[in-house]
Amino acid sequence: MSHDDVYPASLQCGDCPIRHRAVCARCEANELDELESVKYYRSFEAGQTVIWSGDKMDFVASVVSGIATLTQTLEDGRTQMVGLLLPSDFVGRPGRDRAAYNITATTDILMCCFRRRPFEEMMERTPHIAQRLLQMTLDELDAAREWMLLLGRKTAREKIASLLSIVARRDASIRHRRTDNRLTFDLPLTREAMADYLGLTLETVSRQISALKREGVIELEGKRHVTVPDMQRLLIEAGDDSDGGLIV
Amino acid sequence: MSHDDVYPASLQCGDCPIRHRAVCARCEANELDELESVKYYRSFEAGQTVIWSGDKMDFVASVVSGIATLTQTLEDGRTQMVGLLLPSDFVGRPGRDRAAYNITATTDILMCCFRRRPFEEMMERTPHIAQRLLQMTLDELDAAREWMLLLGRKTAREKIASLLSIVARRDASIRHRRTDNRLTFDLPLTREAMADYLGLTLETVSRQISALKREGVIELEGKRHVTVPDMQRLLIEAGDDSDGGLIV
DNA sequence: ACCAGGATTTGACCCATATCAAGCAAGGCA
DNA sequence: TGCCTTGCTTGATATGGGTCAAATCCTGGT
Repeated sequence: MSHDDVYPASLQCGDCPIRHRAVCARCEANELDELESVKYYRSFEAGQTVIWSGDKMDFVASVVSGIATLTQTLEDGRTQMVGLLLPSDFVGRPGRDRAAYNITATTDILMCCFRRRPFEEMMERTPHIAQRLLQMTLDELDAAREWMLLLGRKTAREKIASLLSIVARRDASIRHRRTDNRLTFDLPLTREAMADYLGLTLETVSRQISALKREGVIELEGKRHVTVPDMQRLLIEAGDDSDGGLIV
Repeated sequence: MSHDDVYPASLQCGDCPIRHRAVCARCEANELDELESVKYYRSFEAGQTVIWSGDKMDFVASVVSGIATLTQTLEDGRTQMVGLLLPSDFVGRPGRDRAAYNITATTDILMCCFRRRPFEEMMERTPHIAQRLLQMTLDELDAAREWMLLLGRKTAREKIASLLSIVARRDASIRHRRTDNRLTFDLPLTREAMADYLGLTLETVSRQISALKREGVIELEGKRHVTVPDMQRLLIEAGDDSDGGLIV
C-alpha cells in the first residue's frame, strides 16, 4: 500500500494530531521537518467564522478535527455552500493572499496552520508537495462538479437523498459501524446548512426528510440521528448511477 | 512580465500553434523539449464527442483553438455542463486513467495532446509543471465554486445575465473591440448549451434573453451576436457584487 | 431561389419549490 | 418549575420555471 493510499488527503505528519491514521515513512522526511517551525494550531468553536471572504489569509491549513464549511453569498444574503472541510482536508491557496470564501466552523474545530510564504517556498523546492496538493485539488474539483450536477439538475428529493448518501458513505468509511447493509450515523449539519448545501430552503429540506422517513427510506431518531435500512434504495432515490458506491 | 503573466493557462510552447501568444523563454527549456516526442494533435468537428465519461483516457491535452464543454449526465438524460474548455485550457488528470466527464466539441477544435504516462513522469521530475497545473486547477476550482453559487441561488434572469457578462468579459479581454463602454461579441453556445450550463431549460433561456433585449439591457443581431450597451447595468442584473469586473 | 431540418421563439398551462406563518420540542437558565 | 431561545416541522398559498405544443426563423444543400 502506497503512502497515498494511507494518507489520501493529508500533508500532516510528525507530532501533528492527525497522525492517528498511521505512521508514514515520508513523514520522517526532512522537507516536512522544515515546516515545523512555521506550524501552529488554531481552534474555533462551533458557529465561529474562521475567515471572511476577501480577508487577508496568510496561512494554509489542514483540518485536524471537526467540520467547517466554505460558503459564498450574494449581497442580499442568499448563501450557497461551496465546500465542506472534513478532518484532513486542506484549505488555502498557495499564491493567493485573500480568502475566496467564508470559512465557518459548524462544530468545534482544530486546524493545523502553516504560514503561507514559507509553505510556498518549500513547495517550490519539493516536488511531491505540489503533486500531493494537485491530486487533492483535482479531487475537490471532481467533487465540485458532481455537486454542480446536483444543484443544476436534481429535484429536492434527489438532493436530500444524495446528501444523505454522501454523509453515510463518508461516515461508514471511517468507523465501521454497520450491521449487514444498515448504516447509521449523525448528521453533522443543521437543516439550514443542508439547505445552503443543496440550494434549497430549510423548509423544503425538512419536508423532504419527513417524506423519506414516512416512506421508510430512512429512519430518524431525534433530529440528527439517521439510519439507512437499505443503502441501495437510498442511492436510487438519489438518482445516481447505481455504481458500486455502496461497497464502502 | 513573468512567464505566468504571458501564459496564464498554457503549457504549450515550441511549434505548438498556440505560440502566437508570445515567445517565451521557458519554452526553450529542455524539460518541455522532452515532451515533443509524446506530443500529437487531434482535431474534432463541432458536435463531435471527444471522449465519454468513464472511457479510458491515456492522454492529457490543451485546447489550441475552438471550444469544448465538459458535461455530466444523469441516467434519464438530464445533463449539466460542469466546465468550459477555451483555447489554452488544460484537460486531463495526471494519475487517473478514466475520463470523469463527457467532453464535446461545440465548435471545431484542435487539441494538443501528450501521452499520459510520459507526461506524468516528467511532472514528477520538474516541479514547475506540477505547480503550474496546481495554479490552473485552483483557478478552475474557484470558477466551479462561483458557478455553484449561480446554480444554487440565482434566478433565471440572473443566471443569463451572469453568463452574458462572463462571455463578454472573456471576449473583451482577448480582442479589444470596445467603444466606450459598449461591448459586442458572439455567443459561442446554442440556447441548449446555455441551458445546460445554467441548469435551466432552453425555453427559459430564450424567454429571459428576449426579456433582457426587450428591456434594453442587451441588443441582439440575429441569434448569436450580442451587444451590451451598459456593462454596469448587466452586472447589476447578474446580481454580482459590483466589483471592478467591468474594467476588463 | 427553394426546400428541409434544425434552432429559436412564443404561448398556455402546470407543478415543484419558495414564501409566509404558526406551532412544537428540547435544552439552558433564572 | 416555567420561560426563552433555537432549531425544526407543518400548513396554506404564491410563483418561477418546467412542460408540451405550435409557429417562425436560419442555414446549408440542391
